[in-house]
Amino acid sequence: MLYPFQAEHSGVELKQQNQSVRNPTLVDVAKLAGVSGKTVSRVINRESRVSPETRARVQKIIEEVGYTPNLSARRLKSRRSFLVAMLYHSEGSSWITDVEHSAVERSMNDRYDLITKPFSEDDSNGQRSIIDLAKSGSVDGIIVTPPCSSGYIVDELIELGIPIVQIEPSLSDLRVPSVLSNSRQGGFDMTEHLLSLGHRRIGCIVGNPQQDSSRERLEGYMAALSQAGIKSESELIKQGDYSYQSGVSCAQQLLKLPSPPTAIFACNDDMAFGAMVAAGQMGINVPKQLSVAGFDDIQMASRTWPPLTTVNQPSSDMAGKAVELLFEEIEQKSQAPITQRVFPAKLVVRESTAPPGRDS
Amino acid sequence: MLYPFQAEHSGVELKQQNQSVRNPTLVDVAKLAGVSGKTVSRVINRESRVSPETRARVQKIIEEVGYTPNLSARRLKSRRSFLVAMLYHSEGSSWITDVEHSAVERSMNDRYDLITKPFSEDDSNGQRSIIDLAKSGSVDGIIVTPPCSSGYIVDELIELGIPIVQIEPSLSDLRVPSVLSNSRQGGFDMTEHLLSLGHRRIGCIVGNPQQDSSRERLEGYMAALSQAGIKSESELIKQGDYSYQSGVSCAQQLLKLPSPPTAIFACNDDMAFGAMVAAGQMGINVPKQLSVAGFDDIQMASRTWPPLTTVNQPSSDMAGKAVELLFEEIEQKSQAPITQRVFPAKLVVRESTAPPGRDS
DNA sequence: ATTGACCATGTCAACGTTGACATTTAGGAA
DNA sequence: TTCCTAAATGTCAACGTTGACATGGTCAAT
Repeated sequence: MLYPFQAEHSGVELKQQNQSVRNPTLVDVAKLAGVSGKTVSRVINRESRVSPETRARVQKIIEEVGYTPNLSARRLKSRRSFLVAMLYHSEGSSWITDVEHSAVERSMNDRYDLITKPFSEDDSNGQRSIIDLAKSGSVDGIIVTPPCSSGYIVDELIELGIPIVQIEPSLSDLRVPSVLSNSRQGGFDMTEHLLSLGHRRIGCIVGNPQQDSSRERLEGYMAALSQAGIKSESELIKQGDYSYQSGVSCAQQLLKLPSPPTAIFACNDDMAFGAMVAAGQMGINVPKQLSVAGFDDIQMASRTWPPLTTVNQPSSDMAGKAVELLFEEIEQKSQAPITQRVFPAKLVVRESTAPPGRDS
Repeated sequence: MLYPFQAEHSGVELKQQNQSVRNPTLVDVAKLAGVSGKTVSRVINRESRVSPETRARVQKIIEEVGYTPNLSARRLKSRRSFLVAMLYHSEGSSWITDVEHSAVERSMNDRYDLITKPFSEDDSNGQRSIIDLAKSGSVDGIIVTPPCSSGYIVDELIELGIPIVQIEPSLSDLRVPSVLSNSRQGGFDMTEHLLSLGHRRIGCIVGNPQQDSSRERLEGYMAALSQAGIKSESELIKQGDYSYQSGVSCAQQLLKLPSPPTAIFACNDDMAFGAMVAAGQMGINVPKQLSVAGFDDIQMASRTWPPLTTVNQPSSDMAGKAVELLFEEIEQKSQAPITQRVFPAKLVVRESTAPPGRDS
């Protein structure tokens, strides 16, 4: 059967088949079904006001000809792109990658696609392209991951009125909905765990100071120490930036101290891995001579030896919630109250921590 | 200054500012510049036939009003989405994640965005959505990563005439352009490295049998053994599937042999990490009692202790080339010859391999 | 019989851009 | 001068869909 929208070919043209046969459009379907285009539109959008018979007939034609709505046209007309963007920092933590994968899957369920946009403080070109993305209507909403939250980019995006959700922003940042985990609690629990193993000199490698999560984790550490009646020593606290490299160098500094710590709590897993490598390079055995703990529970945390004791941030749940919040904003552009959803951070004890060894 | 396209507000309306002020359109810019819309279009598309003065004047207005072209409209009219998709398998190797990040950055340079699409053999729903993606004109091209290459999805996409590039497909697969690395050489070099350390019983954990790369790596292993005059033993070759878990269980099997291997060559890094964990759980020290080697050189390979000896596949170069090939296909839909670009696989010796210990 | 409510469906224009083609203008060759 | 060419710019419709609004028909209540 030859449908009206199919061009006839001579044999010669066959090799160009893909170009000469247009994909069927809504109008083609309408003609075949003997209804108006609008009715087909109603069917594919599952609107209510269509009689069951008409709906069935149209559906049948749609399947027969393999019709797929042209998204560009839909986007243009309805001013919706069915696309959301996720801002990430190329230096950001590996945990974000886990979040990203979950977010992609979650978005797909709602017929959205997700594009990832690298972000960097000093790439004004890239920042410009993010703003353009929002302005040109290419995306319906944006998920901002740390450390992009800081800085003026979020302000500009808010200004534009595009729906935004932040992951792990400042606790006090109530400009847009956000999801975060209880960093303070996590830091506290981890430190308590190390104390309970018998450690008394516990090093702490702090993350990027611009991120609240980092401060919170440190505060949890301090609180646990003081609760145990131990004075925190500033030489045991090193300033990293959440990167693997900073983990290596901070750990080296700690381990070279005259009286080195018997345990190191790194404020994220990337830095914890850095600490493990630093220890390894110095011939220090983890966990026999040094306990190392992280924060995030990235996938690799359980896939090395020794597996890493860390604090789990439920990346999948958090990503899911973030996407959900974003969709809420997109649907009803109304002034729903700004929600901030806090997830529990759960201590996960693996084999990278142990009671302090004798020889340290 | 109040431009014609800006609605005037009373104070009351101010809170709705974002909705009532339309973004300026090409026509708005044209009016302000005193030229036709088409000329503005020419300017933003950097077409040649515009006088420098006109160009400058239009550019100025564009910046003044902060005009951004509406991509949906452009897409609709020009039948280009400026979007490419990358198919990945949720069970796929971590290396793909590295590739993905590079591909995103590379695409951005060409004003394209990249969306990632999870793919699974048994999710016919997801497969359908990929086909729809291609048919609805939502993406201009698709990058297929292993193990999605196998199976009928690629055939269907080819049928649709959408530009495709495959990463690490079958060597013999010349349906579409592809990039791959020299797996056979890599497997050979790695095995030779292990032999040169003095190992004679070398276990091999093979990857997903459906992927040629896996077979090639195994062949390299066999070739190196036979060149060294060593007979390969089937009990030393275990069938994994490129997943971490399979690495753990295959390694366990190898290490429980009456006469276990002194070195294990896993056909990718994920499985190598599995082998390291399996060894760790059995109290076997890597590399003193057991050497472990991988393939891929994922980011984490150099970030654990001991860092993993592996074979580097240049993810960034390969991703870049894949994107480049895809763009070539998109630009000139013509019948350029199908290219298959092979990258060298380079041995990277780290600390997870060492001469065989005495007690094994 | 009249009214109105409600349902199923249709009409038409518009979303913002670009492709095909047309027009204007300047400059040089005949 | 006249004609021709090429550069610079303009006109207009179309891309495929959906929103606003219109129409005709059925049915129950008046």
